[in-house]
Amino acid sequence: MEAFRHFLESFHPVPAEDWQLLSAGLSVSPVKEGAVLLREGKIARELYFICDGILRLVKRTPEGEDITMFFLKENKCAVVLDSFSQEIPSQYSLEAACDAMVIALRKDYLLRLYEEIPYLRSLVDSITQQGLLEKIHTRNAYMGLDATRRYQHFLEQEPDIVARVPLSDIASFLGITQQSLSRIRKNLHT
Amino acid sequence: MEAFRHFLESFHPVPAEDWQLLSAGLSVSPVKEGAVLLREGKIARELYFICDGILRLVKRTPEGEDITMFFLKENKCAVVLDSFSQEIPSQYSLEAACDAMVIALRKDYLLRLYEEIPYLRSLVDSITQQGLLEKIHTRNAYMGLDATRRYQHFLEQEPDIVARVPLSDIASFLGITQQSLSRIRKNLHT
DNA sequence: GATGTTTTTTACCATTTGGTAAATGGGTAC
DNA sequence: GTACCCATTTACCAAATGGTAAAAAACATC
Repeated sequence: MEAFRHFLESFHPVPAEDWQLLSAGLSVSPVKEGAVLLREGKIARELYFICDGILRLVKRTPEGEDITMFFLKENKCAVVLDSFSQEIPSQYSLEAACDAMVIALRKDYLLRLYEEIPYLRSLVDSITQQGLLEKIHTRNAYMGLDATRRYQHFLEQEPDIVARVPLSDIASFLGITQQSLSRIRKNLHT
Repeated sequence: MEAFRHFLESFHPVPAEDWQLLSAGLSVSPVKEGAVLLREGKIARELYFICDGILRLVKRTPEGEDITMFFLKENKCAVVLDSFSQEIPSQYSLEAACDAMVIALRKDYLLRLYEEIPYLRSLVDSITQQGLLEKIHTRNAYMGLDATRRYQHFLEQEPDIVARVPLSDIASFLGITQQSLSRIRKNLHT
């Protein structure tokens, strides 16, 4: 819970009384690897803060294959923004890529808080905008690279993710099969 | 100019007096294909509204190759958000993918307008947030597809762009060489 | 209309990647 | 420990893609 407060305060100071109000609406829960926080097609009614672990944003292809769109790590917020704000069905699932601990904040509670805490709306907007910018930069960084360089870049940027989540998740994030990723790893070790 | 006003009003009504204030700071200019509105490494000091034509957000690789990150069409705003808001060097260039007509709004003028028009800040935030969401959706839609399907999807989504910008720009957007794109087109016509 | 420039297509072959399937390895439950 | 399950690696071959270069087409200029 303290980590979440620090995260919020990196955007805007949160006095004790506001924090009391806010924290009363939070629920902390452990999630097992593979557990689904939001299922594709459902409407996102909660915003998450990741205390520990890694989540992944997943899209299922028509062929029934799961593609990892993004990884989300501890000390970041995770929310399927368009579903959450416009209340439309989510095009993605939000799953735990490894065992994790998350804080959930329900949208209805957040809306009530907006009435009481005037700066909260723009604080949340800043969080989501930063999240979107990070996603775009992440994706852009891989454009124009071949599979080997994409993996090398991922290794540099997210060495801990490589160690903590299944390789198949990483392969789908990099846009290759897990066999190709395995082969790339073998060649790099040479 | 009217198109820009309509665009703004799709987010929030803009009374005549506010529009007068705002439009006094706008400059409309034609841009030739290939012209650079913002060069990689510079700080974005203007926000653009595209009246006509197509811009592209470009990143130069270490090998000196230009990669198209996104296309931006008429009736959309174009701004390199992190450079514009944080005043840091842009990682991308903004160029005209074909002859175009754009409206420029300088940041210093916008900041002054924020003082006079209270809802303008959140209006601009909404515009940029929508822009980011569109970029992410665009990119996500191509994940997990092979080159042929990526091109087919692009054809469906943006038939006019295919007709109006050089194929090499589209190939770099799709993550393939222009030779591969040409071959894919040939196979599809069969 | 002829010339030169740029864009697009085509062809060739080397390399990379995908698909299928089997072997290996690591972990868990009993 | 043994059996089982799942993740990862490996192997094989087919298919897709990249690199280089040249030809064809489109476009602009004079």
